Amino acid sequence: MRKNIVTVAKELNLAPSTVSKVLNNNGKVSQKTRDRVMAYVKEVGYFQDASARILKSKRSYTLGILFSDISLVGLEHPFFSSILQSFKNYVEKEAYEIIFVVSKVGEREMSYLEWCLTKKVDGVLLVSGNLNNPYIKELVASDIPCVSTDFIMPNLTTIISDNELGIELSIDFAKKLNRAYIDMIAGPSTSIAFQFRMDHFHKVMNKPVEPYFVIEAKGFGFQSGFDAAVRLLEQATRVPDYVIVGSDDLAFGAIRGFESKGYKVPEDISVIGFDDINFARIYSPALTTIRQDKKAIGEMAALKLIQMIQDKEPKRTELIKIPVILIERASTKIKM
Amino acid sequence: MRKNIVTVAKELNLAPSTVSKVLNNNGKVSQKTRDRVMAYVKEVGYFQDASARILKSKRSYTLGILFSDISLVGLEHPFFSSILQSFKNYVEKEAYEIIFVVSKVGEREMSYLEWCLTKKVDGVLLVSGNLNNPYIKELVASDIPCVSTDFIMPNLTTIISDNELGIELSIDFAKKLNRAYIDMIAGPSTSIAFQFRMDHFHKVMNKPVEPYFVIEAKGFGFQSGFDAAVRLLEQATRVPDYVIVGSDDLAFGAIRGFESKGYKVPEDISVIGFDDINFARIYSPALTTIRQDKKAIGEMAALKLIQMIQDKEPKRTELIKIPVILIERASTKIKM
DNA sequence: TTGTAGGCGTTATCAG
DNA sequence: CTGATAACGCCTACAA
Repeated sequence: MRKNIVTVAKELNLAPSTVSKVLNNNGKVSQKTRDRVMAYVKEVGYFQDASARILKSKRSYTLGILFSDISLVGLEHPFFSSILQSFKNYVEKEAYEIIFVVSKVGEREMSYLEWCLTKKVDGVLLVSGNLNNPYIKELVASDIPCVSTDFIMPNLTTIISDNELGIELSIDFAKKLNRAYIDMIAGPSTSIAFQFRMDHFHKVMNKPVEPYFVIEAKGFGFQSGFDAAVRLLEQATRVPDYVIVGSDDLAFGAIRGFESKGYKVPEDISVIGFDDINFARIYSPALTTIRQDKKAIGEMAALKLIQMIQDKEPKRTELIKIPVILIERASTKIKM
Repeated sequence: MRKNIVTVAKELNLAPSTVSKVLNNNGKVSQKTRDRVMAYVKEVGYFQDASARILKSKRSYTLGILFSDISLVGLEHPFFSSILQSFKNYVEKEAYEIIFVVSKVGEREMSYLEWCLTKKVDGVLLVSGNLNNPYIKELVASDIPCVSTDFIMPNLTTIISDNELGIELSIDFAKKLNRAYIDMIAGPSTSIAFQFRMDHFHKVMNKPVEPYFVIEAKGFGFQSGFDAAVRLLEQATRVPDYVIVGSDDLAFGAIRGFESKGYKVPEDISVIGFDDINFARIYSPALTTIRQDKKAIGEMAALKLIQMIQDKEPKRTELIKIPVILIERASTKIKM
């Protein structure tokens, strides 16, 4: 039979409440009894029961992780899984644990908010999600602190890469290379990050210099990138010499798409991606790209969320941008 | 104030125990009251409190996920994250949730077993781990049901790919291609899967036909594969025409390593990998490889673990092998 | 079939 | 600074 706090207290000739205080490091206890308790606890290997503590204290020291929509593949997504990993590392140092939010317990459907309430999660990280999902809205509107790394909503704190900066770096780099015909292959605008990138491209390019073309890929993968590249070549009135692609995955396909039409990358067309996933440096040609700082995003999300939990301040709309940098590789390396 | 089961019962003129029974679907309750309760519960939006339930029932319907050693990168590992994803999908259908096992709550270190006990997890999935970690041993030796997808231990159920089959498929394929000089670049034998692959290669090749060479890579990544390929060329007394590589990641490097010494892949040297990660089909040349069925591994692990929890049978040593298949691509495509 | 009562292990409150 | 006591919300015998 496992010891509980009552028996431990009894064996120490103390009250349970005193033991509880030293265990949780709050309340006034003399250093002497504190030491005595700590020593004894370690000696007999006593440890608290989480459920009782949660029940009584009305909080769980647990943070919910929510992938909506892509919840069936969320962990396999290299971008989100990296963010999650760094979030996890950070919060564990602060004695929080993480658990996945689900909306279905066996047969019974329940809203995200309901689930969070039954579990008494202290806060939730919205890793990715559908803006239109009413359960997401309900959760964000609730009192539970939330932080997102993917989308923007009223009363929500969002941490994302500085997509505008990334686009600017890409365009500046083209100029440095003396490339004049800059086009873009954008990711599907169902993702807010892709949307931002495309919007900013339009904004920066719109000063009347050269005409330019933007093609929106129909999906996220290699094939979508390939197809978009072919379409770009068909639709543009001149061949581009520098193409900014909304993601590395798309860029891989786009490069092969250009090659399939007889153009050489980087000689004829330089290609720059966005993300810097692992394979970017292994691809042929190695991909020049905008590196997103996934670690920083995860850590910032963790920091913000914990802050919100501890400060108990009301929710507000907030957008925090994490800087990106350009990584130069072979896909833009042209001899001048 | 949230309603609890007592108030709900009161409002229905029933006893709390009756309500509890219908909520948990056990005990004898008339269909009429059952319907009445369900309707009312839905109407007023009542839902159970998880902590109270766990406290009382001594189980949590929660499964622990344990990454030891690589816990700082576990989620980013494409192989393990895929397994975890499919495990998660499966167990959620069975009304289980998953939580990550940690060994440190803020400052306080604790053993995995202690942690699992405080959380009352019903079982744990050992996604990857260090055999020599005493806390792992302690956990496996405990009463908590455990399943591993990475290593073997007494009294542990393990689900892994049929590595032997994979090696045999690879070797048979070489013969089909009329390749005579088969060598291997093995992964570091710190991983049991790599160990199995190498051992089986030795076993199959050892029939006195041709001499062969095996090089053990020093790490897991591209560069290790590259270096191993160069070393292989230096040490082998003849140039191989078919090289089996212990993982796709290593194979990517090995291909470039061979090329760096002037050999063409696949013409001079055919290369086959192991895993079939996403990038394998995008690489140049696209990589022939042995596909591991990560989905099946995750699902089998889930099924086994839930079975162990429900059947309460004593633990035993068990090894379940999941079949693999050969995926043919360009890296072995030679005209005959 | 339904109700009663006790207890799961902890923490919060308030008194000493 | 320490101790007694009452919840927290639920489940499980067992009694009615």
